[in-house]
Amino acid sequence: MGKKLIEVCEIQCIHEEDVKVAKDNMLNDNTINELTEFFKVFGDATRIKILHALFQTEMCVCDIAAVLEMNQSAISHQLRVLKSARLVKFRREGKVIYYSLDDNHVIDVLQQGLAHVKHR
Amino acid sequence: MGKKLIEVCEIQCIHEEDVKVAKDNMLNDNTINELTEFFKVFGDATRIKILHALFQTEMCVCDIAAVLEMNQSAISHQLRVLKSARLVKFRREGKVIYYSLDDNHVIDVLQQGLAHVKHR
DNA sequence: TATACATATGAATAACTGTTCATATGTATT
DNA sequence: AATACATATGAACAGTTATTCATATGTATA
Repeated sequence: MGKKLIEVCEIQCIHEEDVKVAKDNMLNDNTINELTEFFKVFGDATRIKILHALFQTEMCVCDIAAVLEMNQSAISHQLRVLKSARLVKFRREGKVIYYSLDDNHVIDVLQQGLAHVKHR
Repeated sequence: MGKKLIEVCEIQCIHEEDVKVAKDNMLNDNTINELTEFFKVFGDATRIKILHALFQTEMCVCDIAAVLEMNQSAISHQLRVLKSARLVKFRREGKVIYYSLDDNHVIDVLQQGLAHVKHR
């Protein structure tokens, strides 16, 4: 009989009512995932730089690469991420593809982030 | 003399003026880093859930673990991230530590993200 | 001061992500 | 058709990150 008790449930301290309310109000999985995917896109320096550059004018891939001083492939990969998050759109003109911001929220979100950063 | 030319610069297509302007207006590295760190915090489902839960009421670690149905350690680790990003604050009451939202921006940012997600 | 409980933390691991390299695709020009 | 250029893409690799497990710390209570 030297055995320890079987662990039934590690959680002991619970404010039942609060937990219940919070659980009931939980965002559904889809919303959570879309939300985190949305923010993830902003959580990378390269992508922020691209968005910020496009905030000023549309640009082709080469231009963006030149601005960020990174190679074309890296930019292209990141543009794909931004594209599938619908944050940028593009138009073709001959060989050149011009990218620009797709969504008005982008600017707001960036600006809000900047405000946050600067207030500290 | 069968050698290829030495690669001088891979970038060929440049709209010089646009690139110059964008380069001049680039955010400085510090701002970029703080900004991406800020957004990175929102780019994780667990942390979003925690923030959303705390949006309703302050809660202790155990409560949060119960709400998210995750173990205490995982929550604790994520609370550390949120704490160092100054998105949550805490107060001690005996053994129990209550966490709550620290920053008004948090709610705004979350709400904006939600608005974005729902408009698609 | 011994025990129980709430929380924190370090190490290990598995999964994910960004960049690079090589190469493919698509478009214009000769 | 052949060439050049702008962009895209797949594979590989390195670095990062979230979770788990085991354990430590801190606080109350018997």
